[in-house]
Amino acid sequence: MFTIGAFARLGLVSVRMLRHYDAVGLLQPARVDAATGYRFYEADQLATLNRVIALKDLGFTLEQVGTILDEKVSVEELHGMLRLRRTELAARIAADSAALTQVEARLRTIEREGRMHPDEIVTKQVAAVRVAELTGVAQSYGPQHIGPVVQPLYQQLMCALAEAGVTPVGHAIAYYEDTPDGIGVHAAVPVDVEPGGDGPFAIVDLPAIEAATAIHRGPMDDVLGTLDATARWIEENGYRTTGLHREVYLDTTGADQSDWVTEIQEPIVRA
Amino acid sequence: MFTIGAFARLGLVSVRMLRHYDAVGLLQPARVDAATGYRFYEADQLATLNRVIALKDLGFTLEQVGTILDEKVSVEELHGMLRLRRTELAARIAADSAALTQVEARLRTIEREGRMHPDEIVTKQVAAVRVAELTGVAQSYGPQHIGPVVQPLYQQLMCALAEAGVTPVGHAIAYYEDTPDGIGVHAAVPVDVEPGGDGPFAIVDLPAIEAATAIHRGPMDDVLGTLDATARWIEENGYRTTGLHREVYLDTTGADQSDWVTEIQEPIVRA
DNA sequence: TTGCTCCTCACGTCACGTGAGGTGGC
DNA sequence: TTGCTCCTCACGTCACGTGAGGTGGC
Repeated sequence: MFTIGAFARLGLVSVRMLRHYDAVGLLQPARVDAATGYRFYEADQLATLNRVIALKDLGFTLEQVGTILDEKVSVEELHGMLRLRRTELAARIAADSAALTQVEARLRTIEREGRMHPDEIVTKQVAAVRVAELTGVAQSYGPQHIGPVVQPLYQQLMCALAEAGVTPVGHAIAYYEDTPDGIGVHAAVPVDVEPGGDGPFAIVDLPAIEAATAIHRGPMDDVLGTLDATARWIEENGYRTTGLHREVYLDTTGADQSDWVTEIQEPIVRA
Repeated sequence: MFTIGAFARLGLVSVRMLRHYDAVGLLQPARVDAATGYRFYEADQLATLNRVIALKDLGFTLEQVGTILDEKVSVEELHGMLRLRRTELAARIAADSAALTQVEARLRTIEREGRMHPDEIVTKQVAAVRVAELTGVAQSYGPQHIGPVVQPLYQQLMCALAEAGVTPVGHAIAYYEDTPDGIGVHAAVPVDVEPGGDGPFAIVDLPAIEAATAIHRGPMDDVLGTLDATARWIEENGYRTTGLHREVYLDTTGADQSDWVTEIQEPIVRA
């Protein structure tokens, strides 16, 4: 017979934990003194305590530990619980590993440059979206070539949508592709219509992507700086890009672009 | 200007989270309607929201995120916070990886044998302990050879300790080593004395070890089964042993050993 | 008598999720 | 009028840690 303190030392747990396991019915003392309420444990209850600890260390809740210990689960159910746990553990390890990579990238930045780097870049799961779009071609990727192409496209697109009685359901999205003739420029806007109508605009489903996103403030002519910073972040954090970026125009109310706010979405995968 | 719902959709967070960040002062709406209490956000607040999410994803608490965002920490302090986070993340990844290995070992057992294996084996950090001990030699590792050596050793040891006025401060520990002449048998018991006295017993410091531990119930002649199970567990869970096991005698009140309870400690490292 | 161990409440944790109950504009 | 979105409380979560306040045996 052990007192709760001696038993706790043996099992390398706290006295409070043993009291808690008693309270929730997981592990009750072999004997409780009626007069004083003192708990007494048998040596072989250490085996039960070890089972509790082992299952708890796998990440099961105390309630799950209880049902497993009481043999209230069949082998099939236990199998299912273990597979679920495997999935959850793998997901958490992946998330923690990504976080660790980022922490190390920030440490390197600080040690190298003596300052912290801007941390407004974040990964997102961008959902698939149906858009109406017009396309054009630009000579190069430089803002000075893109702007004169994309802006007229949007004016035509809005006009055509209005004529077709189609209402945008989200923010304008520009995206790009390499073509033999130059940069394919897509001026798109989310819509909620069935595809197949042959208007002047095309209905396209943009696929869901994982993206590194940054908020760009100011004129689109300055977007290269934001794209650079995003590209550096992608490299330092163990990703690589899988295509050209998208631009989501969040705020285009300012007349001269100086108050514009754009979200840059750079498609990525783990390198 | 975005309503809270629109802003939440943009940032891929819940409305509740935005209200919470408002409540704790992390990210307050650009404007709150005095009459209705409606919150309104500016597009460029998405950059702040992204910073919050990025820092939160690194595992910082919201309070830490707040102090970092408010630039209340120096670069040195941030450096320290990041190093601490790195350590914590690495530790959690290691723990989760060990748990994942164990989950997979259990899944294999179930799929192979159609039943779950006993899960009372658990790893422990066994602390260093000072013992008084007597040693002998046994012909082999079989219980039939060990028992007749260890039992008289303990009788002599207890007798010698009593004569020397030394009181045991814990459970008897037997441990073993390979020697050219056979198995070195150590009958030890924790004591709280200074080393160096030259009595009939030796004062030895047993080192701290990481151990896989199992509770053995019943006579020591049956210990091989428990040792086998422990050895299998060690192999299946990605460890290897680094020496011979210790036996901690938790309950030796029964006269005929059938009620004895012993903790087996098998020293391990990650394979 | 002083420590030590034991006891029973009961609050606090952390970042929200989830109703409950109600309001305002299309 | 019916949905939809917004609002403010306020409870619940999970496994204990941490006092507060008190008792019993050496």
